[in-house]
Amino acid sequence: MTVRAGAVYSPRLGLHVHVTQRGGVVTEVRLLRAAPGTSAHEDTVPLLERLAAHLAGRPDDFSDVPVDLSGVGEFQRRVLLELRGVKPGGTITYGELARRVGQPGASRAVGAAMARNPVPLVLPCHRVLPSDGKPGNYSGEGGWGTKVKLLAIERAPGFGLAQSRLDA
DNA sequence: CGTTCGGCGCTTA
DNA sequence: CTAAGCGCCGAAC
Repeated sequence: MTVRAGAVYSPRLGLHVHVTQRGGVVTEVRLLRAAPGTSAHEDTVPLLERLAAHLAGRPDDFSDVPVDLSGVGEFQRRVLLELRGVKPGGTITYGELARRVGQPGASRAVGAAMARNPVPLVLPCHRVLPSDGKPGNYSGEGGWGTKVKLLAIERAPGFGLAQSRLDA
């Protein structure tokens, strides 16, 4: 199976979204500061356009996009797929997500699963928040700052462009 | 309001 | 096998 790659720049995030596909299935999404070395393969363009539209403020839940989770374990796969039930503008806590996959109390393990998400944005790990209302952590480029921007773009409750108040 | 602490399920070393 | 460390949680102070 040949590997196709492409990327698109999001001014709102200040980051490039790199996408890798194998045989029509998305294997990797990465948020990076660096621009790609080569131009986007045409097979990746439809998804890149959808990502760009979403990041420009037109919501897309990507629930129809096939993803490859063969690199992660069974528990983490269940947790990551459960994210498809959390739509743009919505959020969920680590604890609630743990309950949803039948492992109440596994909130920490859920966090570890989020950190290994190979396809952020397509599987919206940025919508998972700690129970105390703070943004929590994010392993993508830019850390929690990127997480907050994503939630602001999606107009999640409590993240509506008022990012100047919660700095530091 | 803030910090500390024990406990948690799962993965990696 | 044990051990440590996580994108955490809830209660207690």
